[in-house]
Amino acid sequence: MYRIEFNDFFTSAFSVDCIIFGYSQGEIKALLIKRAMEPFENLWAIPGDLIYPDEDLEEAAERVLFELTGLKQIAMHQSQTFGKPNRHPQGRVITVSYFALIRIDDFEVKASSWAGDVQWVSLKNMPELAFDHNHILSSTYDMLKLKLQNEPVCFDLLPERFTLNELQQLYEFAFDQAFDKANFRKKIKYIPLIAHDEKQKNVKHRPAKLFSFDQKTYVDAVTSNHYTFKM
Amino acid sequence: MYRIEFNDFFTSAFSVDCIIFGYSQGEIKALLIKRAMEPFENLWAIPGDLIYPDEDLEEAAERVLFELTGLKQIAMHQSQTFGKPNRHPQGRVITVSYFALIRIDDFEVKASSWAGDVQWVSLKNMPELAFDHNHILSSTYDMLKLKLQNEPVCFDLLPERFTLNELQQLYEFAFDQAFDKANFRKKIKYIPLIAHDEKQKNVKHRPAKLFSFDQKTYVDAVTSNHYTFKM
DNA sequence: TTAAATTATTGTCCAAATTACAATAATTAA
DNA sequence: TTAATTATTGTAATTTGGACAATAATTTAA
Repeated sequence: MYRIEFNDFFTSAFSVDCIIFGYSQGEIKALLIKRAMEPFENLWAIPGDLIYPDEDLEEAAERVLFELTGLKQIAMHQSQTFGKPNRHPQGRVITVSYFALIRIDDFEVKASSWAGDVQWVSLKNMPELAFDHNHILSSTYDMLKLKLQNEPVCFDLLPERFTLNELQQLYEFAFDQAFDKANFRKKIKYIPLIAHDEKQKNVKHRPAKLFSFDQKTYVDAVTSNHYTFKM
Repeated sequence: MYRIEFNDFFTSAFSVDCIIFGYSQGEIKALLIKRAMEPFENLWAIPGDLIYPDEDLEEAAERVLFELTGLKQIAMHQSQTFGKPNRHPQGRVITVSYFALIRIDDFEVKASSWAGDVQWVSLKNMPELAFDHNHILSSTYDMLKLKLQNEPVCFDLLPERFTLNELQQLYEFAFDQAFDKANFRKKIKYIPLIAHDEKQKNVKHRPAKLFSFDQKTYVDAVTSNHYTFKM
């Protein structure tokens, strides 16, 4: 059996792929870029980049997010790592995928050197993507759905003030099933929300009350060990 | 701003760390090795190895498991990836952690070149480990607990035939809380189990009936879209 | 052989959560 | 002012969950 030298291992690269999820018009969407060069020229892809030698993984994912959206201080969630030897046609590249949840209205997409065309694409209507990105995206979406059930990350997707129906519709989209309105409101009874006097505007019917997530009360409830978010 | 050449990225290594969980005497344990060389000589560590240039991640994790236990065809679960630039004193090493669930009685630990001393260590009583392995282990244990609640992986830890009390005690250990026997049995009512005529042996009291997990019925129930495992 | 001790297994009752569905309230638009 | 539309709240039946009790089966020691 031949012996592999230690240095032979240092022949691979690693990258992060950063799935940016947003929510608008009743649909969860991912921000994708159109590749301007080979391989997979003209196909849509998840934004990503190689990790610098001294850079932490999460830091690299934050950099990719920033370059594309200008947003900082957004929580990054690690999803999974993909490393089939032939997943990248130009060499061995292992990629760690992260996802970020943002409010679509909070920023403007920036063009960047490596991303000429950028677009929000609904998860209901996903085209063929470059590399193994369809696989990465769908695993990461599964992980998002898991978090939606166990942590209050839904409020990172919704506008700061939202109606209870908008909240419900987000879950209906994610889990592809309709819920009873009255029962949905009972279910969220213990989530700390602030009810505002403000109401929905520009709707052709009775406007709904606006709510926001009460982060402070939530943290208190969790740390004083009573409450766990569950959907 | 200086430009980083493409080849500069190929200066890092990847490894897998393979957390092998087992269950015996009412405790969930991890199989650890004692390091025989620097760095961290004489400290306990999670078994792991560098990934070969042409090797798939999961394949590498299976190899580590096999070298230590002789077991093959065990499901590997990816947990998380750890890549702080300074986590390894000898260079940049990003590590992907996997975990395997095995029946402690199904094998004999093998000594291997890199693992002189090998030992099962209870998760209730974990010493200081090498590198960032305490952190890796505790995140991975969290992931195991998540799976215990959503997938029937408990049966990979228990002997093929087990008593309902043994099943209960496994969950009591993992979630560090006692459950009512009668209520626990109601909760598992829909998990497909095969009741055998055989009974517990060598106990000083009324022996409990032995059960085994009915994999086939489980798969049928899931695919015919009725059933989801929940604990 | 028998009774005490121990644990397995099943049952009951009450409270809490879930589900299906209905009723009422508040707006807009005509 | 009224019809249309959606928001919001309520009710009753059903299911689930938790506390606790009762009974069954087996071993061990007297």
